[in-house]
Amino acid sequence: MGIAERKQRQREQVKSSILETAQDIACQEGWQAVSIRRIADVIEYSAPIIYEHFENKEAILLELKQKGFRILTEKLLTARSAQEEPEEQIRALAKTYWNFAFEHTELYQVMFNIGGVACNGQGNDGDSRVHMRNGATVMADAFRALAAKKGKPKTDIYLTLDAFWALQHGLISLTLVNKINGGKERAEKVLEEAVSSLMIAF
Amino acid sequence: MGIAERKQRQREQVKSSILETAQDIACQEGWQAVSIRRIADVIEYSAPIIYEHFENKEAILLELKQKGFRILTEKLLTARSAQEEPEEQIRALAKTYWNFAFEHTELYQVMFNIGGVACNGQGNDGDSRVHMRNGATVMADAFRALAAKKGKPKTDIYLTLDAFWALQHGLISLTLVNKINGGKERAEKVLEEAVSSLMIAF
DNA sequence: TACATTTGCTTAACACTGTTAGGAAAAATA
DNA sequence: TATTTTTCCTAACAGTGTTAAGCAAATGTA
Repeated sequence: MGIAERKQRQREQVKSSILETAQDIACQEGWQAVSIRRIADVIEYSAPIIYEHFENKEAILLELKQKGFRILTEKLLTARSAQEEPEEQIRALAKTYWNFAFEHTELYQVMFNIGGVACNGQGNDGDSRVHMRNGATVMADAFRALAAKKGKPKTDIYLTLDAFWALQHGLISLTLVNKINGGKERAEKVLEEAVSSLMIAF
Repeated sequence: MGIAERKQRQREQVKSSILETAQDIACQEGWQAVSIRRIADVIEYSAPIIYEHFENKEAILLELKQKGFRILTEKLLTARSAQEEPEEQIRALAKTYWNFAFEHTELYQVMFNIGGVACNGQGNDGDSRVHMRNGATVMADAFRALAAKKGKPKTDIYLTLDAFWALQHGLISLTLVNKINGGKERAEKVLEEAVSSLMIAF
């Protein structure tokens, strides 16, 4: 009875094509341009079909948000593995995070509710932090290694970690809304400089 | 002929009531809930009246965005004036910026396109940075004073300034989307700590 | 006072949006 | 072949931003 499997496969293929086109439209024209009917047009189905795969529009965004965090975590993980020294690991993590934000800007936007898209993701408080957990752990380990190398107590690692994350996120956000004098190129320099400062002060 | 003035006054009063209710709705229910018809309902006019005061919905957002930057700059200015030492000035600026973001979250959101609202403000590149100019100058002066006190060359002031701004903005953004373990209280501690690090590394 | 014009404002409409209900056609099962 | 199930679409509802047309009252002019 391979026909049931084929149907299931086709069904899942429709679902992933919905996600794919949503991301495509967002990438090319911004999240403002992503509508159920436009997605339906592209995948050559009628609009209600989408509701057989997603409860509502926000569910689509939520799934792409999770996808974004998954990809980011993977990239951070492999980036860190490629380096030996803690300082180099942290620098590599910063560069990887930065590159992700500009290579997949539409994902980064939905991950952090910037650029006109709002995805509160049903759950209120705790849920939102779960997404960051894995990525934060990768970064935390690098900072722990640096602390060990410096012979520091590891109690206040998370203060520095959050500052590190906030610095990156802030610089990326400001660059995306075009609020940095000198644009992306200079923002990148600001980041490198600030990361160095953060490490020597750590 | 005071009647023409009265009419002009009434007209301007309608305009400011539009801005006021737009901000009110955004404050209470988020920017998603702000619609032309809802504003019209509150001010007890029909919807098209709004287009006699604003070209389109985005023009309303733009005006509130500018209002936000105006208020922020004022607050930064008075906060800095209240302190003598550069270090205290910078710490006061950070606290003021932080308080503004949480006391007028709806304004902060429209200022930086976070939380579902998107306001590109007609102009493309340079326009967006103009808003920050005044606020950045207030901060820059404090850092210049610190540099003078430390006897440092003032060439790389803006690198630290942008990092300072990005750190604050990032921490606020992450806190608003609930991505900081420990919430607002801990985020505030992270900021204080990071600002201190930034100053000693400067 | 009588007519013309401007002003202030509203209703109606257009083209969208997310979402749901009802039913037609095609496929699978008996 | 007949019946049931699956698949999918059209139509509709309530909402969005925005524009056009027009009504009625206030104003200016003869």
